[in-house]
Amino acid sequence: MNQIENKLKQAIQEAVQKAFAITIETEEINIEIPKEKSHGDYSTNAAMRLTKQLKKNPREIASALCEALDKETASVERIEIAGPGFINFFMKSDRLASVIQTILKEQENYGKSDAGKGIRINVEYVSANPTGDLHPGHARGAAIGDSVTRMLKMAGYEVTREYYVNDAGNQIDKMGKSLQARYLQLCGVEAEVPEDGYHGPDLIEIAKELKKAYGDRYAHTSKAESLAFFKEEGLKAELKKLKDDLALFNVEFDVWTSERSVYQRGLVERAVATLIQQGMTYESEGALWLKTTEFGDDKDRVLRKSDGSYTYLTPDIAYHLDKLDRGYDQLVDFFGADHHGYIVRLKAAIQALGYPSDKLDVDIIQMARMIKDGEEFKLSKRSGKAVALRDLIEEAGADAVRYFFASRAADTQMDFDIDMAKKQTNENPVYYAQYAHARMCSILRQAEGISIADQTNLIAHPKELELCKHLNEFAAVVADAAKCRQPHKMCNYIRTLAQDFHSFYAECKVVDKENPELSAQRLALVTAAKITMKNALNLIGVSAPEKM
RNA sequence: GUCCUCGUAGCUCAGUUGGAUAGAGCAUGCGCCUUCUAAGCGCACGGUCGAAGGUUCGAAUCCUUUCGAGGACGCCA
Repeated sequence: MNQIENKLKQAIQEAVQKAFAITIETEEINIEIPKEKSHGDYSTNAAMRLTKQLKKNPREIASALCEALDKETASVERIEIAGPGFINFFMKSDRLASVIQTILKEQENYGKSDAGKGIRINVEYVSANPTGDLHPGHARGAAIGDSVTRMLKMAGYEVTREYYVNDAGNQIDKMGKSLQARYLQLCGVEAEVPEDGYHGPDLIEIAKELKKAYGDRYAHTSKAESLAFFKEEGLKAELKKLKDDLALFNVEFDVWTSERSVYQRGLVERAVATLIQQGMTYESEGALWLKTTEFGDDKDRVLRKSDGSYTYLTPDIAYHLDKLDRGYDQLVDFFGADHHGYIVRLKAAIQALGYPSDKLDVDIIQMARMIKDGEEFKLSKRSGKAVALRDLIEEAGADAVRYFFASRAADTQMDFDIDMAKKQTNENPVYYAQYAHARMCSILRQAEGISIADQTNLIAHPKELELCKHLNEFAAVVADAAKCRQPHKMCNYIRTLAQDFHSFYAECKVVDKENPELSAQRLALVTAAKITMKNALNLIGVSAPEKM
């Protein structure tokens, strides 16, 4: 992955063996890049971690390790012991710069690793009901979920991106009735959207389209008769809108699974039969219950209501069983915070089916508060007042919105300042990174005709080496961010990469006729940085403009 | 009432899973464009990590208590 750090770890491992005749795993060795530059290019706390095992003080251990360490194969120029027992490594500069040629060779593949090799993973995200516009909470889930799948792929996982369409429950009835009311209103017929229906403006638009296509044909049939029509048309229109909006947001899925199809394929009956067979259910008060309390839930849950229909949970269990049957090693769901109480239930069901609970990981996407004019902008289903994803994209741009959501950890409650997101200024950090990329491209345009060096022996300026070190980290950051499912780590990487580049730019002149050799080598560095920046931005679904 | 997720600089957030003097961005102040994009660079200011105990060489991080914010607790989805 990161050759330099791997070599260091190996060297430390060997040194431990040589000095103390004990074996430690390379995974146990922690290498980090110190914040303080005087603490070296890399450092390790390995000596401190060995104190308990060896019963010696950390500095003593550290000096023994330094003695035993093979500096040559690890490309270490100099070693220092500092603080309570840190070992600080100062690397040979040509070793740091060697990453440039690697990047130039790998191009858009730079950053790939085999961290997730052979692991089949299914990631479900957004899965918003097809009954209305996507709101900022969905946008956050979409940005994070999509970025995570991109990173997982880069880290070598075999990934399926999946959307579960809830097209079978009561909410579709409500949506159909609401749409019907909007349609009738347009036809001049007295009608009202049900109190518990959907009051958003999107249904008015859909009703207008239907009026255009069908005239007032459905105003004269009985309500009950035409309801099916409105349900189907509404569903079709909402689903199309959903897909269009997500496409605008640069978010795609491999598989769309509808709740109806789960019923139609007999998966619900099969899942229920399996649960009954496993002895995980009982009948009471005319309903069928699942013993979720056996797996930590605070009460048992109804699978089949006394009227014979199923609760929301049951097809969802069947759906998850179907995913497991498809042979994934790992299932991941991203849920909105308002569904977090549901996790225990679902995981209990997984166990009731005979699978280990950790087959399914559920990550919570916290709600985002919308701030407008310095005040919270309340969303209301009743009034249909909401900020739609589409509006956000229109006002701020998909790049800015995606970056904003991806740059904060999913589990924190956050504020989304609409006015700030609209501003195309440096208050929005996505421009900082994109500007760095545009600058790199500009330099390369300036240098047209000058060939890019395949040597890096002149790369020795501190700013150059900082940049190289950062480029070196990329694949490891991708793998880590993918594993933790935390795209904000990628955003941090992007920001610091931009920072290192801007800082380099300010001090190092790249295109310089007086100094053609250095120029050619710096061009190689800039090209490598450009490739890495583009790859990194792509992982969070943000474009890398060549001009700004 | 029970449970979940949080609480870090004026604001928005990081903090590599227990490590060096807790970091960024924005905002504020001061420098820097005859030089490859100033959407930039450099410097400064800014903190009782909500509070109190505990665990140990060492705590923003782990444990207990407590205060505050948001959410979940349906034969709704």
